[in-house]
Amino acid sequence: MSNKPSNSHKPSLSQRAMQTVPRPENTASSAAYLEGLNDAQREAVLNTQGPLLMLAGAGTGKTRALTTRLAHILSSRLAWPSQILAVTFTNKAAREMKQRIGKLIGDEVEGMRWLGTFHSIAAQILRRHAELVGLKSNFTILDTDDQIRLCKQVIVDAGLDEKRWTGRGLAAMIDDWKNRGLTPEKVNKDEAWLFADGQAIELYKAYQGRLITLNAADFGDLLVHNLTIFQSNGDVLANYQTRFSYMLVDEYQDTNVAQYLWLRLLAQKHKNICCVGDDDQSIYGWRGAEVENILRFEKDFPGADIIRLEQNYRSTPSILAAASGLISANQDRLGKTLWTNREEDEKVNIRGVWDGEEEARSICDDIESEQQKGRSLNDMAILVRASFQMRAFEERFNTLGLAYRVVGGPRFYEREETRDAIAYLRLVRSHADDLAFDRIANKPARGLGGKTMQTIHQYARARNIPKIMASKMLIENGELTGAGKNKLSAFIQMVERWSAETQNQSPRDLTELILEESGYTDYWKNSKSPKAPGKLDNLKEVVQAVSEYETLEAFLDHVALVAEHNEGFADGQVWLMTYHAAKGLEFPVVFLPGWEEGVFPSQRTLDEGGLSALEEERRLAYVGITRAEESCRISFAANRHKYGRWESAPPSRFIDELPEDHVEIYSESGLYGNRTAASDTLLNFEAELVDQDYAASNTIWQRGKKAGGKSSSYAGHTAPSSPPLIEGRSKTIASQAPGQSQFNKGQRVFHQKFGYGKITHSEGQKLTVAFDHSGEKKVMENYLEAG
DNA sequence: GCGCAGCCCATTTTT
DNA sequence: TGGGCTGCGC
Repeated sequence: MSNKPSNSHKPSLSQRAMQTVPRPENTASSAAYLEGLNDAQREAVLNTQGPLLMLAGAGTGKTRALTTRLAHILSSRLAWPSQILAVTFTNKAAREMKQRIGKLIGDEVEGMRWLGTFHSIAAQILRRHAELVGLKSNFTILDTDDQIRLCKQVIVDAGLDEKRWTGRGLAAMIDDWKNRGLTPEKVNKDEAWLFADGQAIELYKAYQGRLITLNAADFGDLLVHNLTIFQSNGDVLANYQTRFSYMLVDEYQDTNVAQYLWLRLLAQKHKNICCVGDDDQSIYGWRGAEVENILRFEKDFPGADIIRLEQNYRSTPSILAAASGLISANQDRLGKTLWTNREEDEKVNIRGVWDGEEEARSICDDIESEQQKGRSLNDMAILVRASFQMRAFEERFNTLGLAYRVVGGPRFYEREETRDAIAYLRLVRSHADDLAFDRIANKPARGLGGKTMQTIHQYARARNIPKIMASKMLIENGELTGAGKNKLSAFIQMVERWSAETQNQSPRDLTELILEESGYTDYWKNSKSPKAPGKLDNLKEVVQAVSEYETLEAFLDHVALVAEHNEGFADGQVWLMTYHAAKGLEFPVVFLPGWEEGVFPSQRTLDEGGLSALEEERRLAYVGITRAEESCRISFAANRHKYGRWESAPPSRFIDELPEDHVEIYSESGLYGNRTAASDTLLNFEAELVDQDYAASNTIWQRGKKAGGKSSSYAGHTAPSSPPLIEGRSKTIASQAPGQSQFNKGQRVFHQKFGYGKITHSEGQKLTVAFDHSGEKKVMENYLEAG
C-alpha cells in the first residue's frame, strides 16, 4: 500500500498534498459546522479562494467536506446562494447535496438556483439563449432512443444501407463528438471516414439540421450549444462568469471534454473552482469521461491547490489494503494512501468454486448464515460486472425465498408504455415533434401503415415541415385517399382537440383523457401479452407522476432530464446490482462474484480495450472492494454456463494483484485437493493458462491450492451438515464416466477456445488434440464436442 | 398489419 | 441459452 505516485512527471502534486496550506484567519473557522472534521476536510472547507482540487478517496467523507464548504461560503457571506454554481452528474447526487446543505444552513439553500446536474443547468442556460443557436426556448430534449431513431432516418434519407450503417452506430459517433465538444465544423476531416465511407461529418450536419427543424436538442447538445453560445457571444459568457463567484464540481473524474471546457470557460473570472473527485473511481471512460481532466487539473488551473482526503471512515484495514494493493497496479493515477484507525477484522475472502450455480449457492448460504447471526438483508450486497450474472442469483433467491432487489435495469421512463404515453403528451405540446408523431401515430393501430407514413415522411422532408402539417396538406390536396385519409384526419383532429384542452385541464386530467380517447389504455387492456397488466400499472404511474406537476412543460422537462423514478424499495432485501450502479454506496457485507478472466475483466475489454480499458476495469474492481465496510468476499467459478455453453476461465488477474497478507483463500478440498475428474479439469485449465501467459508462476490462487485448500466451512460459519455444493459438482461429474472416453482417436472435435481439431491421443478423459489453428494441446474431454 | 420462424447477438448506462 | 429484430407469408 505504498503511496508511490507512478506519474513521476507530476511530482508537485504529491508534494503539494503534503504541505499544510495555512488556515485562513477567519472567524468562521471556529464555527460549529467545522467540528468533527479532520484536518484535510477542514482545509477543504476553508480554502475557498482560487482553484482547488479535492482528491477524495472512497469513504473519506467527501460529501461532508463538500457540503460544509458550501455552507461555509454561504454563512461567511462570501457569496449569495444564487452566485454559486454546484454541479453533479446525477439528480440523486444533486438532491442529496441540497438536503445536506439545507441541514447546515436552513432555508437559504432554496436560493441555490444553480445547484443541479450538468445537463439540467446547461438546459436552463440554453432555454434562455436558445435563439443564439437556432432553437426556440421551448425546445424538446431528446433521449437516447429518439436520437437513434432520428439517426436512422438521417441514414435512410441519405440513401445509405441502414443495415450496414445503423442508427445506433451513427448516434454513438455523434455522441462521441459531442462529448468532445465538437460541432460538425470542428470535427477533424479525417474522422469523416469513421462512418459511411467518408460521409460521417455530412450525416452529423444533416442530423443537426433535423434537430433544428424539430426544435429539439439531444443530451450532448445541451452542453455543446452552451459552448457555442459562450464562445461566440462574449457578453453572455461574461454575464455568467460574473454571476458564478464560486463553483463546485462533484465527481470531476467523470467529466468529459465538453463539460470540462464548459467549466473552464465559466471559471475564468473568479477562478474559485473546486473540483472534487477520485481518479481511482473513474469508471465511465466508455461514455466519454476523461480521467485526464483530473490528472491535468493543475495545468489547467494554474496555482491550484490540491487537498487529499485519505482518512477512510468506511472500511476495515484489510479491505482498504486489498483495494489499495489492487489499484496500485494502475499506471495513470495521482496516487493516494487511504488509511483508517479502525480495528483489523476479517480478511478479504477469496473463494474458488466449481461453477456459477455453486457460487450462487454458497453466497446465498453465507447470506442466510449472516442473517441468522442477526444481520439485516439490507446490509448485504452482491455486485456483478454484467447483468447476465444476476440470473443465477435471482434464481437462487427465489428458490430460497430470500427477498432481494435489483438496482438498475430498465428504468421507468425508458419503458415502452411510459415512452408512448409521453409521446402523446409531447405531440400535444408541440405539433412539430415528429419523433413523438412517428412513435404513436399508429399505436394503437389506426390503419396508418408503412406506406402512408412513408408518404408523410417524404412530403414533410421535401418541404422541411412538421409531419402533422404535411399530413393535413396531403389530406387537403387529395394525395391521400380512402381509409388512410379518414383515419389520419381523425387522429390529427384528436391531437388538436387535446392541445386546446391544455388550457382547461390539469396535466393529470389531460393525460387521463388522452390515454382514454386515443385508445392507448384499451390497447393494453385488450393485449394478450403477459406483460400487459404490468404495463397498465405503469400507465397509472405515469398519470400519478404527471399529477405532481403544474404544467405539461414542467413534467416533460422532468422526464427528459430526470430519467429516474422513485420505485420505493422495501426494507429487508439483499441488494443486487452492477459495479457501476454501486458507485457511491456502501454496505457492511459485499459479495463480488465472477472474478474470472472474461467476466471480470470482461471479455470485450480483453479483446479490444487495450491497457486503458483494463485499467478502467481495475478501477471498477477497486470501486467494488471499497463498497465494503466489514466484509468483502470475492469468488470465482471454474466453470460457467454462459450463452448456453459451458465455459471455463482462469481466475481473474485481479485476484493475483491483491496483497497476500490481507486476503484469505478458501478453496474446496474437492476442487484443488483430491484427484478427481473435477480437479483434473482444473489442472488442465491451469495448463491452458500457461499457454496463454496468464498464470504467473506463483499466483495467489495456486498458493491456496498448494496449501491443500482449507475446509469448505467458510469465514467461521458452520458448514451445513451436508454441504450443498456437493450436489452441483456430482451432477456435473456424473455426465463423464471415469476412465472411458466417449471420443476415439482420429475423431474430429470442437473446443470452445481452440476451435476444431482431431484427436491424436487419448488417456482416460485426457485427450491430445491437434487443433487446426491452435496446434496440439492436451484437453479434458468434457470441453470437447464432436466436430 | 400481424404473427411466426429463423437469425443474430450478447458490457457497464450518471443525463 | 434466450431476447430482440427481420423478413416473409397470410
